[in-house]
Amino acid sequence: MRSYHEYCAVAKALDVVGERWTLLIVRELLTRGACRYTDLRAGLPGIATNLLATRLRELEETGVIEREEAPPPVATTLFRLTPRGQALRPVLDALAGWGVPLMREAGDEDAFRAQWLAFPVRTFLSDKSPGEPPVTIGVRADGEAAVIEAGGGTVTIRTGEPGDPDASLDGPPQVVMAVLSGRLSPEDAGAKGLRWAGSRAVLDRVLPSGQAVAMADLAPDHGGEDR
Amino acid sequence: MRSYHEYCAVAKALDVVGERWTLLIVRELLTRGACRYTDLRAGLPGIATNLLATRLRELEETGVIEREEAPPPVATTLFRLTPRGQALRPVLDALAGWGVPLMREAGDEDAFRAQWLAFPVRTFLSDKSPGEPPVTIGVRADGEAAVIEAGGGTVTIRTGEPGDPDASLDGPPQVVMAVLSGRLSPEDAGAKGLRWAGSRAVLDRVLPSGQAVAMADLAPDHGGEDR
DNA sequence: CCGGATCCGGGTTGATACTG
DNA sequence: CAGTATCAACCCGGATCCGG
Repeated sequence: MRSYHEYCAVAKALDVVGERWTLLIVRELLTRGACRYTDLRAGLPGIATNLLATRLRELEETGVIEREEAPPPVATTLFRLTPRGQALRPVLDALAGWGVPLMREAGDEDAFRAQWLAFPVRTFLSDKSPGEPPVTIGVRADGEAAVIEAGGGTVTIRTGEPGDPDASLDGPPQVVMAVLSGRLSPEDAGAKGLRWAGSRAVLDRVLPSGQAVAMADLAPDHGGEDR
Repeated sequence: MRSYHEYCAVAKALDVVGERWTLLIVRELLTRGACRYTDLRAGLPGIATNLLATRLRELEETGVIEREEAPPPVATTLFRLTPRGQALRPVLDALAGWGVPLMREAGDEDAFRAQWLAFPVRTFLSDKSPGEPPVTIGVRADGEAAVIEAGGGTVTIRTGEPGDPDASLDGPPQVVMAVLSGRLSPEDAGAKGLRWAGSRAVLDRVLPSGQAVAMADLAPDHGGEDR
């Protein structure tokens, strides 16, 4: 493991989690919980398998993750974050917040996984009607499915198919992102490929206000053609 | 510039600032303000000069920094963060917070620069007597000098020699860090090489309480021999 | 001195194949 | 399923050189 050899808190942190792929492995374990080797590979398209093995070994040595050998019925290895690893959440949150403005451009060959919506959802969505009964919103993009659950003042997201959602969104990842971040209303997004169904009130309950989208002026410069 | 090709906020952020040295360049510009090429090299011991040039060009292209050609009297190039680059501060803060527990071990050949104290100071120090007149504390470690200024409820740090400080700390970087983070009292640090002078009350005004040092249980495991 | 550019050796990464 | 083995390509670090 290469080190910067600097007595600096930032450099010391980057010595441990600054190498390529490392923070994305942490992202997967934060958003999906304990994972098998194969699950991690699926969530990290493009990673070489030997590199994943090397990173997992390093992360184990530095106390960020631990591996658990599941007993015979399942007979598989699970990787999970230690408390020290979970303490990286603020780092991922900050990076995701800074990265959101970069998601306006698509990148033709960008892969997409439903669990990657977790950070934007944490940042942008809130339950504005904590008193009312909980609701679920199905989200679908690029064949990936997730369920947003709002109730009691909190909003969570998990991957998978919704049972019987109160509302649903379906469209290209960038358009779904634009709606979840409040940059586009569901109506305006219709022209860009979004299909939505169910209760509009349920969407209003969790989506950002639409107006107060901060950070816009800190975004990299754009023509603003899709406003 | 290599990309992960993932439509994920974290991955997009790391596409821009995830390469080696990049976030440390941002650290230098955040803690020292606009810098010359040579200043940056001094604050990034070990960086290859071609790599610094490459990173600066990439950061300029991505809108994180901008270069300013100073007019003839100085006739030099200054690199400074754009607002978009300054928006990386929460990322650096989070990384520094996570990295502080790693600073208990020294690393024999670790370089040290006074400006690297800035993040721990922001995290740990506070002005507990906002009403009283401002005070200054001189800090010296490894030949590097900095001045902590507390007053009006805020604590700042800058590099350089103090004029006539109300208190001063001098010792090995790890011991100074232990005192600034509240892990050691100035008295206990004496046995480890700290020399301090001036008003103890001034130190108490800004140093952490000594007891409530959080994060200790999230630190990588240690014998705890220096408690 | 300042702000790089160029060259080279070695280490890291990425793609593929293979294995218990 | 959970990796290891191999190898080419690329990136990084160190040294040197060079135009203002």
